[in-house]
Amino acid sequence: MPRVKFPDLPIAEVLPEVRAALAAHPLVVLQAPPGAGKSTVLPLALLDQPWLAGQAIVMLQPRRVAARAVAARLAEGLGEEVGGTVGSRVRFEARVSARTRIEVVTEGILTRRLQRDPELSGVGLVILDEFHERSLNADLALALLREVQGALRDDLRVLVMSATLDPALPGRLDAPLVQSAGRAYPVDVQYLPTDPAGRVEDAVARSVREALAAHPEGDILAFLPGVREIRGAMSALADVQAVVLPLYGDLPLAEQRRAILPDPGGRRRVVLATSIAETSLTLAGVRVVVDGGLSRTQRFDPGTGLTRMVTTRVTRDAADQRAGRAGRTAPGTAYRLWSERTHAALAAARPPEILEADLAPLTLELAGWGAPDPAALAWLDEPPAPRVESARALLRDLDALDGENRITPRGAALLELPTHPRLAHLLHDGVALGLGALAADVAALLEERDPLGSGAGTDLTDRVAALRAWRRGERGRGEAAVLERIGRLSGQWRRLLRLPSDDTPPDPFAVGQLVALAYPERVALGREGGGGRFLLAGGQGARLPEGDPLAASPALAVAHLDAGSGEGRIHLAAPLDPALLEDRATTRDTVRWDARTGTLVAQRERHVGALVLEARPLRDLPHEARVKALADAIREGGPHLLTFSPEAENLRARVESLRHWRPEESEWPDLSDAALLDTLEDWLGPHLEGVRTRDDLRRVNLLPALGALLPWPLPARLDDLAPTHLTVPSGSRVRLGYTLDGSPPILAVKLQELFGLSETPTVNGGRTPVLLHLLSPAGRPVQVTQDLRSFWNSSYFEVRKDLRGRYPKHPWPDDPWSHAPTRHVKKRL
DNA sequence: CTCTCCCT
Repeated sequence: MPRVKFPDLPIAEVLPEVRAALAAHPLVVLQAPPGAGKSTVLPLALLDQPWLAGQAIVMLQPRRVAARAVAARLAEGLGEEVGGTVGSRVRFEARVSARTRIEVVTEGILTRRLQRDPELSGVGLVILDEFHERSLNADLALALLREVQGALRDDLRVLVMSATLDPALPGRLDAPLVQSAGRAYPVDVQYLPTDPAGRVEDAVARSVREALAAHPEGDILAFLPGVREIRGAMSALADVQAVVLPLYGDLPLAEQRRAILPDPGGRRRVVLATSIAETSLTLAGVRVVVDGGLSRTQRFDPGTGLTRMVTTRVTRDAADQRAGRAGRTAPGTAYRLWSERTHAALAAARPPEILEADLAPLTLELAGWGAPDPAALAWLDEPPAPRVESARALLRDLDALDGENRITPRGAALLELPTHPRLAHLLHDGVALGLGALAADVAALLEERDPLGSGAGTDLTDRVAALRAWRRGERGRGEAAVLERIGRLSGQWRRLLRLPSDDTPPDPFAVGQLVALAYPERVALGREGGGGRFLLAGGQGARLPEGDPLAASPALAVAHLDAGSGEGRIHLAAPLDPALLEDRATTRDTVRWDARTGTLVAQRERHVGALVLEARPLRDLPHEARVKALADAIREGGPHLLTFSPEAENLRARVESLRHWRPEESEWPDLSDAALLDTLEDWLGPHLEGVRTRDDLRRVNLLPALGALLPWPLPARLDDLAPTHLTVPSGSRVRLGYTLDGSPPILAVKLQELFGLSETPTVNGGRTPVLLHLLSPAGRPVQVTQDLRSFWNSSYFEVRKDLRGRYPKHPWPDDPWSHAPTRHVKKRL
């Protein structure tokens, strides 16, 4: 092996420490800022280590461009070409040989390799680079590697490399930490708060103008959330003395290159970029960064399986990345268009991808690994259970998992295809249907950027036609660089699956059929009234752009849509043969409550998910089905669908009061709102015979239904402990007011009726004094008390002073505790 | 009134 020469890089200083740590520990964390040389030099310096025992090093990179570039730099350090001692491997592209000792791979490659060879034979060290990004695949790789270390390979080493320090990481991994200095020029960070109500593109354009004036040389890089804002800022900067260039992912390759390289004429440049310029692309010659402070990200809703775009504040680590871009070649300046106070309130970092992403690929990988339950592995952050559950539902739909969420033979076949399980399913079944060549084209198109762009309608068939025209060598529609990438990918699928090529115009229904394989829950039927509005089998509504020709199609297979707010927006779809929906349909009897008309609807339906193709009314519906539908309606629409009479409400309150007062007596049934809603079927069900409409439901007498929950001898005991009425000294039977929360029952009575009574009456077997609401002769409350004796002794006399004049016909004796009680005025006495 | 970025 050639001798390695180490340039004067910061990483050289910590090299002995890294070597020692790896000799002693199977897992080591290395923190080194950009420019330290950790990716491009360090692996070479570990090749001769005794613990490696001549085995290979595998280094993970999160992006393909990075994997290729890092491999090139490492090979250069040895004076070799890639494919010798240093190789690289990304999907469909291996540059390795028998001599290769360092393999730089993208993250998914390692997962594939582990699935085929869990012992990772011939590999002594795995390096996870850019681990601070916490990509889903890096988290998965780490979890799998730790399991391999524990169960199969105690000699395997793992080196986790991170540009930023998560101080908790070494502890959580039980791994030693080595820290290195970085190499970067100082960046002067300045905060320039702007009006948060204003448009970010205007604020950025203003700052760019000021920066051009304040800094006589160097290029300016500005960060904006998306294409729309970039266009806005470009038109606001049309007159500046500099070349203004956009930079975003969907930009044609040639234009991306123009934004990355220095101006050939040596003019100053202003590059307006999305977050793509944070890490993925590096620009030469930037001295000033203007950060608008926003970024646009996708939010996945596991409930619907749909995503939508949201614009949010940058995180602090992203803002640091952006600022750092000003100090690559010389000292620089970064302007942040927010205040230092706002900065302190920003989130430190984006949540790890595993907490937010679609987990279908990960869930299938784990099932293939023999871990149907992800919780069995040691994660830094465990994949959230609800997302795992929705991923499982999709994978079962694709027949990739069985009822116990174990991988099926078919799931194992899908895992062999290096793509998302949805597209693997499309390819797998497309081949079986004899549509292999088309499946390869459709799968490639669905995975890559749209070659036509959003102005070109949403029909995927047009994209297939454009791709095939391009392959025939015609100059047709579509961006050549994107078509070339798609064409290459489609060719790779054809080679892998040994499929013929097909350049004839595509059959639109065949395209739709293939899309429906990948997105079974997104087959859609046009809604009544048309207008491009569709209902998806998954139950959501979605709409085509205004005037889209696909609106004429009665059924669609939708590939890409975003959840929008309320109604989704369809970006890419194909017409679907209604006969295919018919084939897929199953029959079900449904009984449901129509909240609009307030009636039970019972019908036999032919349906695909939420799409009802045909419905016939159903005559004799089974009692249980009716009860269930009514119970659901009450739970959904609220208890006001029922009528609790005062007697029924009082019964509930008495029982609930006893449950509060006598928690040790478990025989009292739970009559709280929540419990009654939970058990509607049991207690209300038997009383729903013949109930069909809202009025029927309102007329149901709930008192006997609730009474049935009190078996003998509880009714008698209830009357004893929580009587409905008490007889007061005057002889009146006065109703007691109980409450569900068990406060003392209220006894509202004119105070003259209590003359002669010295103690407060009680319920609950003498344990609970009632709450007396003492009333004036006119029935107005004059005192609330639970202590009648002290009322007679003191407050009574003040009350008497106030009221005697107003009610002269009523008795106001000096000795209320011994006076005769009365309901009447004095004369009647 | 338009969709950030990335991977097998």
